[in-house]
Amino acid sequence: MAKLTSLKAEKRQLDRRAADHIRSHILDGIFPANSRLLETQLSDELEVSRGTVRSALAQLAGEGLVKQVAFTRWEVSGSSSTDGWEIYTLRGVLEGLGARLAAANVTAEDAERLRTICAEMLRAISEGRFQDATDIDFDLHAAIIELARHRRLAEQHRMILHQVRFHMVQSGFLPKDYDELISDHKQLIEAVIAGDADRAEKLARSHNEGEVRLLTASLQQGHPSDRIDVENV
Amino acid sequence: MAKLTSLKAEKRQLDRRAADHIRSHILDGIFPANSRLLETQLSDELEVSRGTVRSALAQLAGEGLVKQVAFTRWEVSGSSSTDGWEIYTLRGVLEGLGARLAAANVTAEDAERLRTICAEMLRAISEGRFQDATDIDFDLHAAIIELARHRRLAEQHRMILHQVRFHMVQSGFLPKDYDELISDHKQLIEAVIAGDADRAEKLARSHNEGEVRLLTASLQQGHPSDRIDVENV
DNA sequence: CAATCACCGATTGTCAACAATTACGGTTGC
DNA sequence: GCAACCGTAATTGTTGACAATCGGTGATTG
Repeated sequence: MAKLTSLKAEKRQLDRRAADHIRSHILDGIFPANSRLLETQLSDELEVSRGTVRSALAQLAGEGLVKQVAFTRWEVSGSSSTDGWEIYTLRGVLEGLGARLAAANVTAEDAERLRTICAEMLRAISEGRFQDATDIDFDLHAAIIELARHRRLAEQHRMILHQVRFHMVQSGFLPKDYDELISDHKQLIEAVIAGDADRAEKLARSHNEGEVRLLTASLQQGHPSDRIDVENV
Repeated sequence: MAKLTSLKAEKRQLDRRAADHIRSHILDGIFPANSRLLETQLSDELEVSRGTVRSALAQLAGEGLVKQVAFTRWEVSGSSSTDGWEIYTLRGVLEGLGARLAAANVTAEDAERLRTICAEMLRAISEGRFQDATDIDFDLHAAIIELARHRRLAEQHRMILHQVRFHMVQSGFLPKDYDELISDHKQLIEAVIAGDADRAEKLARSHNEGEVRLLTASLQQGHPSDRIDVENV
């Protein structure tokens, strides 16, 4: 297991910061899917008490990144085709709602902002900085959700994006056609900017449909990606 | 504050049971919106340690029924028009997805089951047992979601239903037209049973639209229902 | 008299010890 | 040889004590 940096600077609550650290390790693939997490080990490495680690793990369990087996173990969530299918179908309707509401609220500055982010993404791709491009992709979707001015939706969306990222890392997913990716996003934000709620929702939902179809197919073949059982030594 | 019954029977984890008790008190209106919750008071009344209560409250915060103000206080969530609008719009898309997927999975036994629940609801209404009818209403929606076979969706839906219930209690909401309510549900489950995914989704989404419209109007009038500030003595 | 500041009680945040439960390996009996 | 049983080590669950923080109260000062 990789070394975690201690957390005693800052002023936020320790358990939140512990959760942030563990979460980023999960999202970076340092703690792989299905790997076991030991409270004592985490508390040693983060230099906080076990209770604090427990609280952090409970948060992450609520976010769907970690599973608890009572009296027995904590482990990083799985990343099977079923999980992927669940994640992308949920993402579809959440972003659909977000796009619909965003279209109803959008202002001129918002429009500018969205176009800027999209341009940044385009530049990142054209310069071959694909990791940056992916980050900006997430930022763009989060920015649209923000326009919806819907706290609960934003919270759900934040969590589902974490899960999307996790699933991408675990499954080694990479976009295959960056031109199409850009075109998708351009269409989406233009629909939002134009205030066309129906079209914005439809585009947001169809944005994930490629993955959903892929994963559905993978499920029907009985793809055995549930069997992964990495141990975390 | 009402007396809570102690929890030392059963075998589930204490924090889960504590969360269940506090949750049901919130949903029953015993802890009203925006009322303060004291860790020591809860731990005394539930006869568990403060740490356990903290864990329970953290869970409920994750479910959106409770808010935490760091280093200062826990309080029951608010129940403003904005909250209601958020809850019902989210519910709409979640149940939309659920109905769509349910329509794709439904079997003959499922159909029977749905019709049975619907009939029970009808009977409850005709016998004037309106509280039971509301419970069965929730059961029916949960049953449809179950058919979607989507763990994450089911979890989100469970939480949003709690929030719906909470909002109904706090706002004193009562269905105004039971005939329409029954008709809505009949149409919905028949669409699901017929496997008509598009129609099922559409009906599930429109099922909440009445409330959404009401709450949107209430918002635009600047209805001051955010101002509620009950104290919990 | 109003504004500011230092104190104090109340409440939440963190910790380390103790209890309960589980999983595993060895032993025993058949 | 195999299955059931039991003891033990490892791990999670729970608790009470201690630390940090906040909000209000009253004294102080301009």
